[in-house]
Amino acid sequence: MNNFSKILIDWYSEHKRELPWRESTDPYIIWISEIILQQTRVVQGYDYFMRFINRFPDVKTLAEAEEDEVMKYWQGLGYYSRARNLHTAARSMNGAFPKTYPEVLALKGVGEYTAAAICSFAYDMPYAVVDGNVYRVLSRYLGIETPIDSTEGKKLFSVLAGEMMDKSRPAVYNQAIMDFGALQCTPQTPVCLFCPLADSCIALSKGLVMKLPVKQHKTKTTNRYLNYVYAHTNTYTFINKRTGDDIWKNLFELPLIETVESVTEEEFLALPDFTKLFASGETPVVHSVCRDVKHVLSHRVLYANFYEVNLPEDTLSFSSFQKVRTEELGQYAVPRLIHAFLEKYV
DNA sequence: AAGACGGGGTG
DNA sequence: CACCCAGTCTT
Repeated sequence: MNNFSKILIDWYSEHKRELPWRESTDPYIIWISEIILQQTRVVQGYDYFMRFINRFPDVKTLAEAEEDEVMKYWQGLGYYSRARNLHTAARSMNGAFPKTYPEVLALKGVGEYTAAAICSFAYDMPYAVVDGNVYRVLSRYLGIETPIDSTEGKKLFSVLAGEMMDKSRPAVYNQAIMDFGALQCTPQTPVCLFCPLADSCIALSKGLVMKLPVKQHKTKTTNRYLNYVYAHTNTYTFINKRTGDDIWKNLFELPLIETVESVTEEEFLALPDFTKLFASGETPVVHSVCRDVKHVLSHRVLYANFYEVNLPEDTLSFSSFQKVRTEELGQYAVPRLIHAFLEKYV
């Protein structure tokens, strides 16, 4: 075993985090935890994992569930394609989790990182994980300035990760390097003063720690303007399921009119897309509930306005939307933005 | 090769 | 505000 992996594993034995999915070698448990943890911090995903496993303890249970319920268990976590893919993958398994790397990799929503994680943690196969932590630890330790989001960089780090791995203990090694990245070799203020790898870290000796890893990516954000209509009777509320390739696919929301620019209340009330929601003869009685609610996504900034429309019990308006009992709204998976509105005003 | 996809934490 | 998080899929 090389010195790098020995130091890492020694460090891990003293500093490892106790996490429920580490108590198991059930590939299903590992799989769920890994999907939840994609682009998601442990503290953020922890409760979701516990709830999810409690409701869907095995492949069969998940495969037999309705997608809408799976989405509900994912509500608020973000990157909802993970939940859809999870469900699709469960149904593709025929009751048994696949046992080879190529089969695991072929699962919907499972890429190279997750396949390596599952196969090493569950089966102790020698596949090196390459996640954000590994990019950071290796780029610093080896002093590599190749951008990690370039094709060349991805290939290079994949090779290096395999070379640095202790192939006699892939499961422990993979956990060790990721915990090391998460707790010691952190993005902002790494603990270089007390680092067990300080003697041989290239970035530290060259003063490159804060410059690594290099990313060439620059994401530009754009604005979107959402006008929601909380249309309801005394007992029912109108909702809509988002379909199509856009944010929040397969989640529910209130009737929405999106505009290219921000619109005032007067402008909104005159919008044909709004007025046409009302059956002829029914006069819109609308009041603005809240405006310019800012909701930030990673590459979008959403500005939302909410309008309330009170309708008679036998209304013919909003006929293109789903009419659900207001007290049953809670069983529908909704985006954070909608959930916050519902909590506050409904 | 570049974007899209959520939401939250950190400095 | 900028960057990052146990990444993957689509164009």
